[in-house]
Amino acid sequence: MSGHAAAVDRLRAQGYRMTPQRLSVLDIVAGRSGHVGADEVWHQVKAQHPYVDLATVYRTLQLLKREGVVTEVVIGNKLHFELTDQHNRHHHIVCSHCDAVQTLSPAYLEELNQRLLREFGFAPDLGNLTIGGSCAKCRTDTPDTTE
Amino acid sequence: MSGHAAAVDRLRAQGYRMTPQRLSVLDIVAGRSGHVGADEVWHQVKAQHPYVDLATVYRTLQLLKREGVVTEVVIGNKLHFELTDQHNRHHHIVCSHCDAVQTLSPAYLEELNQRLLREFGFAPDLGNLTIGGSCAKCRTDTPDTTE
DNA sequence: TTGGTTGCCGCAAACCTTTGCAACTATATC
DNA sequence: GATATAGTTGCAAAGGTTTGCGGCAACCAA
Repeated sequence: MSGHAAAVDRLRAQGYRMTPQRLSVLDIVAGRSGHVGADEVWHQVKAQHPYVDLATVYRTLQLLKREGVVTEVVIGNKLHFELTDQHNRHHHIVCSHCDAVQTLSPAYLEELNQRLLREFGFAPDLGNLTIGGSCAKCRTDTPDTTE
Repeated sequence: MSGHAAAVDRLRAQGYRMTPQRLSVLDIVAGRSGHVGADEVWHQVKAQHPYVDLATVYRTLQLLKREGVVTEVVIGNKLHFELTDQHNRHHHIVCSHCDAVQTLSPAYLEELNQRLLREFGFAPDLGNLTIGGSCAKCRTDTPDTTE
């Protein structure tokens, strides 16, 4: 099995019940290289367990996010999720015009992270931060100001 | 009248119709020192124009945001808005536990802004960026890891 | 294995926000 | 001031996400 077996053990050790629903949601997100929309997770879960409710999928995804197993990416008006890979951490920048997603090395936000912690005692959840804006392509297509 | 009269002129010059609904929404956001929830804007608009629909309020707020007149702040699962003050620009950091909001000098994100633009051609919409995380108080109250 | 807790799930409804559409109105033109 | 027209609005519905609740089941203890 893939690298999320450890996560299952850790969750169980924390007292969470690893139900078939939760395992299925985790399997599906983990089986992806990139991010998946919540609705698509649901569809895939239902292929295995037809009775599973969408609310359960959302609850599970939020749980996995809270525990750091999964990372949330806001794309347009939808939530997407991907397995948190400790060996390949990254942030996301998303174009609000074409919804294109690029990843960003943690180095870009490391200093900010330290400063917020040091100066405000604020621990930013940068892993789940999605930075919106206009990508290079959309900026040249629509000659706006530097939005 | 306050400092948003210039904004009205600018919007009109851009071809937008300044309807009573729009003027009312803008007045209310501008009349606040801080941020207002969309629903509260609606309630206050209705005090002046009882027939105004919530959808119109949202549409107007998005328009004002798009034009830079207003800044969006994501607090919990709700959208808040405040008048964009060019002379007192700031970002927002919001505690996801207690919803406390702090402002952040643009200096903190200036370098990131430049790097994204230079290295990716990506123009981040940092004005409307809300950084979530755990504030000092909530972090000491709940002895979690550095979330 | 059996039984008891407690946490989880499905269901349904609520919540916040966005969108399609036909009627309306702010603005420009005459 | 009257008229045309294109942008806006109210309404209603949908979309995506969250939540309350009662029943159910995963896990622990015996």
